[in-house]
This record gives sequence, C-alpha cells and structure tokens, in this order.
Amino acid sequence: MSKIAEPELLNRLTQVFRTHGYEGASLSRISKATGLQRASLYHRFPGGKAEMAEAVLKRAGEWLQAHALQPLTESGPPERRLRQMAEKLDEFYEGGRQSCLLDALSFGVEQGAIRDHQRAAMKTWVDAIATMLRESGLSGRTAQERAEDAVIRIQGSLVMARATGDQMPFRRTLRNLPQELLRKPEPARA
Amino acid sequence: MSKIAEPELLNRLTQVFRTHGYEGASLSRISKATGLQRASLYHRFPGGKAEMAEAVLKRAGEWLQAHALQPLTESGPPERRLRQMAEKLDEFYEGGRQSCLLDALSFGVEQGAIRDHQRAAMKTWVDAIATMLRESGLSGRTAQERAEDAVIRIQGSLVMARATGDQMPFRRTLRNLPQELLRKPEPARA
DNA sequence: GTCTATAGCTTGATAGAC
DNA sequence: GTCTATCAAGCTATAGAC
Repeated sequence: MSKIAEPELLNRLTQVFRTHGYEGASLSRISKATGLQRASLYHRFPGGKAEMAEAVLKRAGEWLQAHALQPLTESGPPERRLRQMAEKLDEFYEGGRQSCLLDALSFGVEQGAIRDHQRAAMKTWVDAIATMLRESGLSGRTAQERAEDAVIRIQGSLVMARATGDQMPFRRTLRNLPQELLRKPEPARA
Repeated sequence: MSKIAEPELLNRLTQVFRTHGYEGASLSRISKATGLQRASLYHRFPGGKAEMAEAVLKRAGEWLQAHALQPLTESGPPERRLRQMAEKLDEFYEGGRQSCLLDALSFGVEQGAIRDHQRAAMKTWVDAIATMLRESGLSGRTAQERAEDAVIRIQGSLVMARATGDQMPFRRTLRNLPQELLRKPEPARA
C-alpha cells in the first residue's frame, strides 16, 4: 500500500550504483538498500536494472544542472560563481567519499542508452564551464581546454580519494579550481 | 599439456579486468579471453578471481615501476624525464583507450589484499613523482601536491576518455604534464 | 503498490579423468 | 596442466495473490 517516495528511492538507488558499479549493483543489494522486494522494483522500473541506472543518471544530471551548473550562468564575479559550483560539488560527492556515476557506470555497461546519457552529461558539464570561461574573457580554445581540465581534475581526484581513502586531494582540487580556471593564459613557449 | 605462457595469460586477464571491472570480470569472460577453462584457471590461481585480480595488479605495478617511474630517477633534464614517463603512460593506457586498474578495481571490491595493493600502488606512484620534483628544486609541499595533481589528471582524463570516447583530453593532459609540474611556483595571493 | 514464490540462467568454485 | 561434468548459490526477471 504505502508507496515509498520516488526521491528517496532514487537516492538509495544512486548510493548502490555509486558504491558497487553497474554489475556490482545486484538486485539483492538494491532490494536491501531500498526496502523494496524485487517485484516491487520491477513495478517502478519495468526495464529492470538498466532503467534504474538510467533514472539514477537522469536525476544526478538534473541535480548537477540545477545546483552546480546553474550558478555559473548567474551574475557576479566569475570566481565567486566557480566557488559556488565547487561548493555544490563538494556536497554532491560528500567531500570525496562518493564516486561519480559517470565513472562507476563506465565499467560493464554495453553501449546503449546509459552510455549515451553519460556522454551527454559529460558534454553538458564541460560546456557549461567553457561558456562561463569564455564570457570571462578567455579565448574559445583556452576556455574549452580548461573546462575539460576542470572536469578531469574532479574525476581524477575522486578516483584518488577512493583508492587512497584520503579526502584531502579532492578538497584541495575543489578549492584551487576557481583560481586555476581563471588564471591569466601564458603565452606559448618558444 | 601445452601450458599457456604466464605473461600472455596475465595480459589477457588484465584486459578483462580493465574493461569490465571486478564484478563484471566473470569467469566466463575470463575463460573466453584466455582460452582456458574454469578449472585450468583455478589451477593457476587457486585463490580464484581475487587472486587473479591481485596478480594483475602486481604485474601492472611492476610494469609501471620499471618503465614509467624508473626514468624519473635517472639523470638528464627533469622535463625530459617527465616526458619519458608520459610516453610510457601513453603506451600503457593505449592513448586513453584502456582504463586504469586502480579505477576499474575500485568498485565492488571489499577491503582486503586488493584494496591494500591499490592504495600502495597509488602511493608509490605519487611518491616517485614527488621525489623527482623535490630534486628539481620544488619545496616538499609543492612537490607533493603537484605529484598528486599529476596522478589525478591522468586518472581523470582516463575517466573522461572512457565516458566520451574521445582520446584528445588524455593525450593533451600527458603532453602538458611536464611543463605543468615544473612551472615556477606562484607566490601565495593576498 | 507491495508482496511471496518461482522460473531459468549465470555465477564462482570443485571433483576427477586424462 | 588442461579438460568435462557438476554443484550450490547467486543472478535477473516474471506470475499471481492481496
């Protein structure tokens, strides 16, 4: 009878996929984490595990867009906007304790809707930062490369945090991000 | 009768773990990739999949040490040594087409020997770069942070390459690494 | 909308022949 | 050292009661 609220259900699903990856996110684990039996999960997600992963990716993308990327489009000093993004990312990844779904779901997933969604999410993220950097006066190419660098550093520091159990590199990366992205471009070397 | 050579066996095992992660590396897939039946695999690795993963990690660590990190300790200009490391990493990760085991095996693996091995490997890698940067005149703290940054960027660019299918960010990261690591430290801002 | 029960396949792992 | 055959447990997914 009582229906578990969708947001909380997705939160718990997200947690499982982040921690165990796609193949490791068995229905047993999902069932235990959500408190729903297998059949109930299939009622909510007729497409099974793949649909659950898609829903989780979709929701994460929406959260990131609404909370981390949206501030980039607002007014105010560029550095401040980037700090707001960093703040939200720190929250999203729980200071480095949580993995990124774009990484966790990149193993053991055949090409299909999930992979398409991942690719699009990565592009959206990079584009949002690049657009903002261009508006701050950087050239198109520099903006694009630095935006990619930003996402690369975030992803890499999450990998390192997971491998070492140390959150410091992730937090330092977030802290330094605004200055690194906005620093004056150096002229090409001889 | 005929025994498959250990190096080639480990090559194929590595390939499977890199592509599918730990849980996705099923014995069926491993069997198909190596041409050995389940029972034969258990003859080589009595500890089963966990022992295979450990062997693969051990070998990858040795390769990295011998080919990518060892040049850092040799004589010659620091930038040249770093370029040699980058060259070997490009080879190791096949220009970004291959994942890092430290990432692939960080999902769905409980704490134990594999995790210990990962943590140690990450530390060895960072330390080798940091030592080299200190010898090049950077302060201990700057050297440590930049070494962490280097590994972070490599890992992150591999994640991005996998998510987008584009190798360019990975190659650019490797190309810029030497200059980024050796650049003159900026004085702290007001 | 949730449940129990179950189908059918795949998993990691083992026994024993050659 | 490799194989075939097999096991119990796990897996995803479904049927049908409430």
